[in-house]
Amino acid sequence: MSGTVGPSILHADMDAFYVSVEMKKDPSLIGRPVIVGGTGNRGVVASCSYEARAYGIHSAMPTARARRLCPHALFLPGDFEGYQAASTAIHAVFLSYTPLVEGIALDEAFLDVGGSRKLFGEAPAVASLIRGRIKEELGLDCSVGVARNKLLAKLASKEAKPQPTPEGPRPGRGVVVINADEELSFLHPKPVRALWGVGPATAARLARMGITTVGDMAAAPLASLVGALGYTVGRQLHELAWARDTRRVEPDRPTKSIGHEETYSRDHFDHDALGAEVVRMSDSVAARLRRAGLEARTVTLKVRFGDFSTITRSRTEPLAFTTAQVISRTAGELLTGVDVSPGVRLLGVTVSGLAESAGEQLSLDDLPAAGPDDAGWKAASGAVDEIRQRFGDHAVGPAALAGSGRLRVKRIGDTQWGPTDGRGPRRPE
DNA sequence: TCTGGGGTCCTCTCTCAA
DNA sequence: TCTGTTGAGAGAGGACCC
Repeated sequence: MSGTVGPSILHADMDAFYVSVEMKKDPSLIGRPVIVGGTGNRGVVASCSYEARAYGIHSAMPTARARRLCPHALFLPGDFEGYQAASTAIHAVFLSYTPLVEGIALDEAFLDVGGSRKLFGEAPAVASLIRGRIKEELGLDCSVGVARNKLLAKLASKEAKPQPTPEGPRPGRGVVVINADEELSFLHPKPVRALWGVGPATAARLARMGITTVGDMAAAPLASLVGALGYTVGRQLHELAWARDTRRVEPDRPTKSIGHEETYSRDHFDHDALGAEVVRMSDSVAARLRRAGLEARTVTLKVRFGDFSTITRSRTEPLAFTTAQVISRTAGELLTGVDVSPGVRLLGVTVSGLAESAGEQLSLDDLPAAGPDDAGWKAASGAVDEIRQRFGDHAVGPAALAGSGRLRVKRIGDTQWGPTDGRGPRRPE
């Protein structure tokens, strides 16, 4: 925060982002109930138009339920690359007003415009300029909240959004400004769920203590919040309830982990098939790791069973690694210790303990290896990256996947909102 | 009436070393 | 040598965010 006269933090949030991008591509969708998300039997809604919201549909709702609520809605699988491109264009607009832009998701960001006053005016004026440019240049609507801190700016942008009604969406205010003297009257009537970090579990715990609004929380003794929620969370929520939020807008937050996970349209029961999935996921995680110029030390395997219970198994290697070989070997060994007989619904591979990669490209002459990243594999990985860059992701892949139809590298956005078809082995006879 | 994917962060427990 | 304490680090699980 800049500590100057007026509020300087902006929270910009696109309205029904994915659906709006689809409507821009195909204007015949405008005015219709449109749902973007997983179209398969285990998919969820990622975004829906305000016309669909009037039927009670919201994001994260299972697609099957959305279909029942609004059978005549148009269901689209989504175009992740298209959304990424739109997001890049939006962020370019943000960056033309301040370098202090912290992206939260493809469709939202915090901006600190405290240093931009001389050039562009006070924060509310910048908010209006940004909205206007995004509409004019990209044909997309966005809502902007303006306040002294992130918490209030985020709540303000929500307040600025359009509202779904049975008669059609009611336009929102577009920009909502919370001045210092109205912060508590704005914040305290809201439900505790409005606070960042309060989800269903915490809200239920608070409700048992008789705390349902932010005002209730502000009035509650700090000791009782700490007792119920732990030191860190209890204190943090108490601060937020008094509109005290010291988090800065951080433009360059380092990546902490990289992973891939996938829900199957049918449960897996076969260790070998799951092993092949581990190889495929490890390959794509390693590719992303190297593309980011990072190396990792910990591999985590995530397994969700048919009853939705979830376990994780992880192992930290003594030396950093970058190759799919090390990741799949470690994840595969972790998988060996898991009983998959109840049926596996989801499998995931994640690497963490990230650091900037030393970056040197070893050659085959560098054998023998000095660490978990066998030098030969490291050299081979570099060659794979080059081939994929020239000929596409499907051009080369792990031998274990040859002929399996799984050679293509899994990229972010593939099966983003659940399985789209009936792929996946069945229970062995 | 079923519950995605990619993340971050927190808490608890256990182990190990000082 | 044994026991207790403490802190760090790892591992696991869970809550939460979009």
